Amino acid sequence: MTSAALIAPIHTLQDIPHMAGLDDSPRGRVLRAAAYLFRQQGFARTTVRELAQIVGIQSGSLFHHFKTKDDILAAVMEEAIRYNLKRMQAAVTDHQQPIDQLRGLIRAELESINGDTGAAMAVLVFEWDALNAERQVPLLALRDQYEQLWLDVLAQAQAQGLISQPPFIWRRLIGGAISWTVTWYKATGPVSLDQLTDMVLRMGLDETVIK
Amino acid sequence: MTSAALIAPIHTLQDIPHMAGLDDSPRGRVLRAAAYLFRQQGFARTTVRELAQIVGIQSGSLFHHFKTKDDILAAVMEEAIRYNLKRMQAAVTDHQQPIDQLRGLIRAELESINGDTGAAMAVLVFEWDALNAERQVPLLALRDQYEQLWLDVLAQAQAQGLISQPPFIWRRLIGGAISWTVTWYKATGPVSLDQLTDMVLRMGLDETVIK
DNA sequence: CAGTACCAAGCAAGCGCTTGGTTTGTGACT
DNA sequence: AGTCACAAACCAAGCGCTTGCTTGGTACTG
Repeated sequence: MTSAALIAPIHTLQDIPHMAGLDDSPRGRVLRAAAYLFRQQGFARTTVRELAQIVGIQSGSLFHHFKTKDDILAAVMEEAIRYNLKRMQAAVTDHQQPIDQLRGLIRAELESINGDTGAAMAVLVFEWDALNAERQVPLLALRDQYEQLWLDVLAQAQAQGLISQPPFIWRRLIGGAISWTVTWYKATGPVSLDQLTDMVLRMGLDETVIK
Repeated sequence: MTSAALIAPIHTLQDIPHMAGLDDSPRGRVLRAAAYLFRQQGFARTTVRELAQIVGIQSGSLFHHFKTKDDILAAVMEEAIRYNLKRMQAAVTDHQQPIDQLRGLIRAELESINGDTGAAMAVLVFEWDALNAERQVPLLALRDQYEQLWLDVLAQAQAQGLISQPPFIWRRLIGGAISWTVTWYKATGPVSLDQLTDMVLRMGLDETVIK
């Protein structure tokens, strides 16, 4: 029993779940720890010393990999959105019918928020305003792609009479319900991700006809 | 043209919208400015000097009214939740039928988030984790009261066959959709608060029979 | 004349980041 | 196989600045 262990429960990288899309390079290790810490305690309240300690290097060494602390935040966000954009695209191309594509999108977004990219996605949502306006620009372009995926599928769903509200409003309301699950849903609880997906889908559909 | 005006757009209290429930006492003025700043830039990135400047006093003088910066955050949150708890209770007692009570609750929560307590409500949501665990306890008791209001109405709605999902899940999903409006809804836009209320209500109801 | 509200000045601690130098890993050429 | 060159990765130390908060004293108000 070392004395350091007595003082506080010091986290190491091994205590932090792996995040999809990140390798074991120094950069990947920093981003994994950063996503965890930024989510856990916020960007501003996370110090570079703390981050470095978890990665297992000196705080100054962080700046060999990233120019600034802001760069680390931007990188976490970009990894999150790039990885999940691919996941959403796959959800659409995997099916033919709009209703199946819709279910796929809902399921994929629930996964991205409550699964192995959950921390990074939460950072994307909660720390967005902490990012410089200039640094937001390239990420906004990615986000537009992401949202257009939804709107295209929703336009078809509307044409088929599946939904009655305008796609834009529909997406905002349902997107809110999905994003909010980050505050309460536990995959280990009584409701499975599939069940939750159907609940959200039913909430969005005009008729209660779920294939 | 003073030199100070050239440097930056310095806000004063008059630029900040009034918040319901706060008077013009020194304490009320500090809380109004704090709600605005904490929402605009986050709790951690708001300095006591900045807050004091907007109120029009020295930074040290803040500590004549509040013991710590954390106390200011806790006070903002408590004001927000207390004021809106009353608003929600009124929404329930104003009607007899569960569906009308439900619409009243939705409308009231949309108002609290997008109206004159919007900044404080956003702080309550986004800065919750910035609050000490001990300080969260009394607020959690208030929040439980708040949520119980919903659950009681939802139990009746379920008994009448208005909703098909369990009240707990229903509340989380709809609550997410409502809370999320803080990120996109503008009362000055094409959709009125009444329209938005009906959209949310329809999303939550099994049948599309809106009285 | 007591209490509330405030100012002017500054302290101790913690912050992001820099600096100059050392170790470690990798591929090329003997 | 051995050695050398070089870049990537990292350390130890600390600089300059900002932070929340304290202190001792003053003006205003009923």
